Amino acid sequence: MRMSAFFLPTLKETPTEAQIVSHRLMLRAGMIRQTSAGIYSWLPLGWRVLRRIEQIVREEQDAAGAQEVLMPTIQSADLWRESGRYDDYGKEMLRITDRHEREMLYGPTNEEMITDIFRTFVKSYRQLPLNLYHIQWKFRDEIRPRFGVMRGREFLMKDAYSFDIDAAGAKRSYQAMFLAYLRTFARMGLKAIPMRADTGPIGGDLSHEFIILAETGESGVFCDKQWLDLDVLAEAPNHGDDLQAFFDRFTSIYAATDEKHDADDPSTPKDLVSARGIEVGHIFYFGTKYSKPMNAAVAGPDGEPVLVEMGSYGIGVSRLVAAIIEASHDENGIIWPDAVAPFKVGLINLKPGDAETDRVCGDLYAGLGASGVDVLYDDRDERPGVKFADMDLIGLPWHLVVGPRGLKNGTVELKRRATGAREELSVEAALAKLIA
RNA sequence: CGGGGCGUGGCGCAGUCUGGUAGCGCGCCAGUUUUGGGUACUGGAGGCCCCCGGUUCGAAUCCGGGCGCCCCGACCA
Repeated sequence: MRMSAFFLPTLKETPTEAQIVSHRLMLRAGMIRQTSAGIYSWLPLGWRVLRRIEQIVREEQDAAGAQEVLMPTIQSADLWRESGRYDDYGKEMLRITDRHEREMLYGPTNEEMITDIFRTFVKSYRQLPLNLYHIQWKFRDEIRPRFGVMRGREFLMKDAYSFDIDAAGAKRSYQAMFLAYLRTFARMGLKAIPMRADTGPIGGDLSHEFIILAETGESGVFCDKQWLDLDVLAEAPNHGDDLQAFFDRFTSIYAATDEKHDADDPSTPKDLVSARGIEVGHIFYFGTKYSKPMNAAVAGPDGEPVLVEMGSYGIGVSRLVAAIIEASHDENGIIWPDAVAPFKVGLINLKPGDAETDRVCGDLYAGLGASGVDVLYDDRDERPGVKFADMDLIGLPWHLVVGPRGLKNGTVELKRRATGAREELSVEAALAKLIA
């Protein structure tokens, strides 16, 4: 993409409404545009990142055996009456009336709808286990939306729902999602720590919040120091393996949000890290909470109907965009982890109009593109300072700087955004390094 | 929802107390200049001053009523 043609409305100054760094940077980098409180349009740069994140989530859900569906945003109130949640959910649910005076709602979550789909089509235990997920916009009419897309009212969420014939199966489904979550966040360059969470009326140990440590996090958290150096991907087993040992290991290292933290509990380690955290995922097992009122049962081996055991598993996809920025930025702007970067390389032409510089940039742009490398080519007729500042702001992992001064010696400069490390390379070497 | 604050060109703000033809910086357009970290100069475009009503010869400014947004607290991916 040529920057001269790319719709990238960056801002030099920070809009007053933005308080936290991710919100400020998303506005300044031209990623989003607020349309009303807690509701945002995604501009090209932001949309690219959102899609990258979404795709990682999708791949890890698929790898864990979940199957993607897509349910609507608008739901009928009837389903929610059946589960009893229509009245329980309260004002957070946006209620709508259609032209026939039918009561509808903009879905804040999809347990009822997925359970309805399930009970319609699944009739035998032999069709289990089943895990269905979708990535869809949700609406929760938060009392006070804030922090940009971190706590929006409309947000993109991945929600998965597992169905099993018994509690043991449900536990295996839960463990598979637990693993998928650790892998998902690790792939995005995040350290997400699973923390014991409130299980509600079900009890047991089967609910975890996945928390990213960040100063601007909304919850206070406590965890064992060893979490800080843990390499989850290195220890992660494969799906299909027995996950019990892995699950036991990662749930035994202490981590709790302040609601669940108990400093007086003898099992609480002394060597604790106290920090702030952002919740990016939440998984829980809830048994027959929905299958019972909605009568989602299958025939068991003996032919008798059995209520299915369910769990649900959420990831805040749009929130992750902000969470990643909170975890990865500096005073100059965003630092995208490679896996979610909107472009891999920012190619800076320091002197458009200079024949040699234009030629080399053109070659690099074409060469990278031909190898499938996403490049944002700054071919604008702007001062070098403007280009450097914009490139740092939008945080692409690699900056390839081409100007007459370097070309005199046959070199271009390659800068790593995260470290600031620069090296002078020949054009061919730079190309080879970025394609590798 | 309780408490606080703010709505003035795209962004950041001044002007409001004390009514009198709407201003600054950035950005944008044109030109000159400059050319490796937001260059300088000149000229220009762009505003129902959130909305409705009232007071007044005259309202961004005063009065009444709405709406929107932000911040602090209780809830959440």
